[in-house]
Amino acid sequence: MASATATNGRETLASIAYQRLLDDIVGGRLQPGSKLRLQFLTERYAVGNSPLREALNRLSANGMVQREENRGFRVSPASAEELSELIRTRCWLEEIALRESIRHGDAAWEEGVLVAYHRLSKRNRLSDEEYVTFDGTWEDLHHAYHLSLLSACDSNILLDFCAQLHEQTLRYRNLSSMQAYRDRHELDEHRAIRDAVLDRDADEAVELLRAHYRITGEIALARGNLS
Amino acid sequence: MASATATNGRETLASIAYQRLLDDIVGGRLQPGSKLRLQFLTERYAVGNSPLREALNRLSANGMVQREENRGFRVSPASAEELSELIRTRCWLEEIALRESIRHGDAAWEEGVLVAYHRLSKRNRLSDEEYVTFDGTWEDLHHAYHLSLLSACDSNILLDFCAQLHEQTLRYRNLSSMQAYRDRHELDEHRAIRDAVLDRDADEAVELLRAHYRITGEIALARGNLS
DNA sequence: CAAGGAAACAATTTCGAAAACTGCGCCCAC
DNA sequence: GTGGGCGCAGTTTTCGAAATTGTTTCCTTG
Repeated sequence: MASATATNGRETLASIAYQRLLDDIVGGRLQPGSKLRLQFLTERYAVGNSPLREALNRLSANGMVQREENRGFRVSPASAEELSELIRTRCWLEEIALRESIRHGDAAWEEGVLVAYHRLSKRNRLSDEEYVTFDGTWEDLHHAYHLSLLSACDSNILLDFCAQLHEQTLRYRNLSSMQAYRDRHELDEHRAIRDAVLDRDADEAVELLRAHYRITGEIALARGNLS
Repeated sequence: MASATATNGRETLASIAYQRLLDDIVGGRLQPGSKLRLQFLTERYAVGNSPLREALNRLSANGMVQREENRGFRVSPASAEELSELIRTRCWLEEIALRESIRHGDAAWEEGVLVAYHRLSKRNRLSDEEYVTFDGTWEDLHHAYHLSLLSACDSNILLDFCAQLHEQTLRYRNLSSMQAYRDRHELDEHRAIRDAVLDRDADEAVELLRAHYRITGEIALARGNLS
């Protein structure tokens, strides 16, 4: 869980390796199912084997890599079945979190949603450079927006789970062609969700959110090169 | 996630250390919030510092221990607030899993529930030795029974989350006095749940399950020595 | 020619020690 | 008397090498 890791000022090599590995896996630069040899990784990230081993162990605990005793690590495989399972589970969990948020959220929460949407909308997603360079900024804002919706659910545990599912889903999105998302106007969907949330219309908000994820899943399924 | 770890025939020292650490934390033999010095742990478990470090990193990823950069590890603190959050979240997730199981479960699933209940009921919980020795067998059967209820939910991801929450809850239970559970006749509750499940009465089953967890939580809260 | 087994090879896992970092007490200047 | 650096002890983190495990290859044997 993310909350179990207090990020101090100084960073250890293990944490750097963890971050870079996670980025490379989520970003699709390390293929699903591919073997992660320590020698290869030490060259790639320029860190010794102990920090790498720590990073891999952390990743194995949250499902990003698989660990086989005495046979090393590999990137978790990606399959159409797992993707649909992922999306299904995500819809269940986020429905709960969203309903709880709408029920318990105060004024500060509302304002948080508003601000997060605003920041997201300012960044026009459809500019080509951002698709190509993929600096993660849009992704960060997107994640922050979705998190803001759920943030008043009053369960950090549930939020951690949702964050894990978000990362997994993001990996599938990045595995499929970026171009596949060009025709989609996510901002409209995000605005609709925002409005329903601020109206405290839980049923409507949940329905929109689920549709939002369903579409994402279908695009990834259709365009993704999965096993 | 448990599914990310394929247990081969041979076990590594790191896995052994992981298991023993987990047991000691869940079993309450390592106090919440206490510092986990490597020197202490190497003596306790008779393994080198590398395997221990791997075990601690895995545990930090699923919330059993906290990691602070350059300042080592400590057992995750336990608080009344976290316990109620845990139970709340667990009720949400298991409600979903149970409803889905009841909806999709086939005959094999029904039989699995029946068998798991049978095995649990055979082991009479109230014998004193088992409270004291605490060999985990009853706990294993108990866990297997609860898992069998949810096993047809068709989402291993959700099952993994539920398993994590189960372990966390178990820790709180073990932190409070064992005697506190003596007066409780859990078997009756388990049978009632089983019957509702086999009748495919989702509403009733969910209500019983939630009550089951609520009672567990209240006992732990009342008798536990939490911060 | 196929099957079994031993030896060489490749990769992972573990160890012991060195390096880096934190926390704390101490001293000195102000 | 107070505050800010300096160095020491204890701990964590990292490295490089050794030990272990798994895999392949090649030779022997039936």
